[in-house]
Amino acid sequence: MARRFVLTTDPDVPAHRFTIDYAAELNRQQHAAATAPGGPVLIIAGAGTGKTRTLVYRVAYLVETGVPPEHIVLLTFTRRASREMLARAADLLDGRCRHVEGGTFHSFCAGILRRYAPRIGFPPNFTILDASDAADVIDVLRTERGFHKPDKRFPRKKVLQALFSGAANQDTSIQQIVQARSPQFIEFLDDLIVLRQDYRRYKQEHGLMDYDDLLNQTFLLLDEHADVAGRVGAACRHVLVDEYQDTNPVQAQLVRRFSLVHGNVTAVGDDAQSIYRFRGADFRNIIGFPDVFPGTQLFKLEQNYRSTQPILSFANHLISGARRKYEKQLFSDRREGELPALIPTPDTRTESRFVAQTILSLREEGTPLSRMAVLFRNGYNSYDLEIELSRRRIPFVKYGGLKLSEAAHIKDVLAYLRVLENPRDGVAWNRLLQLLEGVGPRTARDLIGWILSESGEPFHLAERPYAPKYAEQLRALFEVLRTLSSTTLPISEELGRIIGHYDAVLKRKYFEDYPKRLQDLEHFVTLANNHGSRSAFLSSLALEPLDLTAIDAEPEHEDERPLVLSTIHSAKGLEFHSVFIIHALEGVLPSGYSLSDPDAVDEELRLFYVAVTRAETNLFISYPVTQPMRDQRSYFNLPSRFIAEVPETLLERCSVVEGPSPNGTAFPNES
DNA sequence: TTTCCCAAGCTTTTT
DNA sequence: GCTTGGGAAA
Repeated sequence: MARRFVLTTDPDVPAHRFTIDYAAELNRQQHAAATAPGGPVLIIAGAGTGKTRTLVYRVAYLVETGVPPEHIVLLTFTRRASREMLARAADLLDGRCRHVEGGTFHSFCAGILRRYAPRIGFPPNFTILDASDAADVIDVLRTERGFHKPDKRFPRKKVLQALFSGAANQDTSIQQIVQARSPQFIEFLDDLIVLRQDYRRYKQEHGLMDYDDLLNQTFLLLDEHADVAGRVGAACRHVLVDEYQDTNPVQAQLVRRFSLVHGNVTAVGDDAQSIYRFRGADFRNIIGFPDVFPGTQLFKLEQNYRSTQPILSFANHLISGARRKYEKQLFSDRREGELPALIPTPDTRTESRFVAQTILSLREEGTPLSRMAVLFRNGYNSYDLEIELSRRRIPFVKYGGLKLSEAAHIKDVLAYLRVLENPRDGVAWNRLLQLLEGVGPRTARDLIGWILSESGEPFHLAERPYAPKYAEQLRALFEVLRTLSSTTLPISEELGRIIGHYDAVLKRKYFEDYPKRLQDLEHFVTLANNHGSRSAFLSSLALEPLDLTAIDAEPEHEDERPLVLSTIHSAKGLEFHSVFIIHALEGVLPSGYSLSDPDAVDEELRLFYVAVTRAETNLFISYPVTQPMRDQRSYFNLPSRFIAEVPETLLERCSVVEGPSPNGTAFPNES
């Protein structure tokens, strides 16, 4: 790199004029990192060492030294992390940091693309496809190509979408991805390549971008248009990236582009917490950071402020079992504390009862529900527990797992909004038209062809040879759309009208659980009310799918903040007084899919490490010894390999017993 | 061409 | 246990 000339910041603000006493509020290492001068900065930080705190203080520090907040870009990996961090930064300086730019990589890129899309041949109001929209598009194209081989089985649409996404994410050929992930489909390689090209072309022609495009197209845009790169770069006076170990190669490249003009990048991360390999994340990104950004100032944070020493000793022991060695040994001032507990239970029901009851007694001892969390590998691992919690009226929120906005009936209603917003959105039309009785994929295709060829006013139904069996319904649909598009109603009102029309379809399609789904739709309207306009609602929805249960739990229990249930992935960066890790089973954690690949098992170990290091004071790890099978038989479950060999001095083996007990430790058999 | 019904297959983690 | 896909009837 060329020589670096440092200009002192604006009219120099002397330290005593700062609102915040940085030296007093941070430890020495944190302080050095937070107040480091510009240029590339890498902060390697172990779990619980105040990584986020340091980053937030750095934002505040930059603002106090005169950097306008809107020239600071704070990039994070998940929506939750982004929300939390921006809120913390805003709090710190009585709102002066409120206008810091940023969010997730995807949302930040979407913002850039909205401004410059025409440069790369996309309309500025391009539609963002979520994973299942993308799968639907691929499905249509596959059918057109006639890739249903009568004898051989062609991959299903979700698999296709995952393969294409994997190739885009990891920046490799489709061949390599297929070989690595689904070698059984290698015989279809040629067809897959053709299909992927179809998919690309279709997206370009219809103004659609999937999640991977948001990153890749931004990269292309900046790569091919120096003036845009210059303008974007100029606005990124300081780029700060959280969880850098989870960036994939494209994201790492983007960070480079964003910081090209000013050269001020701060990356924070922990190579031992890299858990997004499946998405193309590579912890070597963080290791290689100093090579990509010459002149990097390196800071290490090693003192843990979160957990007790017994929890840390257990965590250190765990991570030492990784094939790849990590150099950090976390230490804590909190020497005292209970050993982490390992609790086998006879079955899943008992595990749920154990967790629920222990949570209640911790609450009695004064720990608020919201300071406790139950963590698990897969979204569905908590189903049984959720039933138990509802039965005992323990309020909870769940993060991760199924998304409300992926439910079929929600997507149906969204399709109305989408065509209103963009009458050329073929994906939405396809969904909408197939809701009509008597319209299937074939008819929908014809209809869309006609609709998109109309040039005049949208939603005026031209005369065509409509089959009588759906003609009337089609007219009714257009009637609704025309009315809605010609008036500007508040979003809730608009949704109300839509649901009024959709109600009949809902009854017909989902007869059995009609009431439940109708209730979902009502929730959905409530959520929509928080957004100003239809377009704002739609674009935020594409990038922030709504959590299914997060809304359920809230309204009723405003007096008490709820317990947190979360997948481990969604819990990264958070901390809790007490943590329960459930279903610590071989085949669950580590996942059954990882077993054949040692690198994948290593990642599962890091995942477990992330879960363990969320805990401040109490850590309970439980697993059911048996699990019911479909045929009523039970089989025995092996405990996770990660805990099987841990010495008693680090992990206390406990047991649960049924029956009343005189003191507060009772485990009564209720119901 | 659509729809209904049944069998088969697969089942992660996030944007 | 649920979704998807295939086959057959309407």
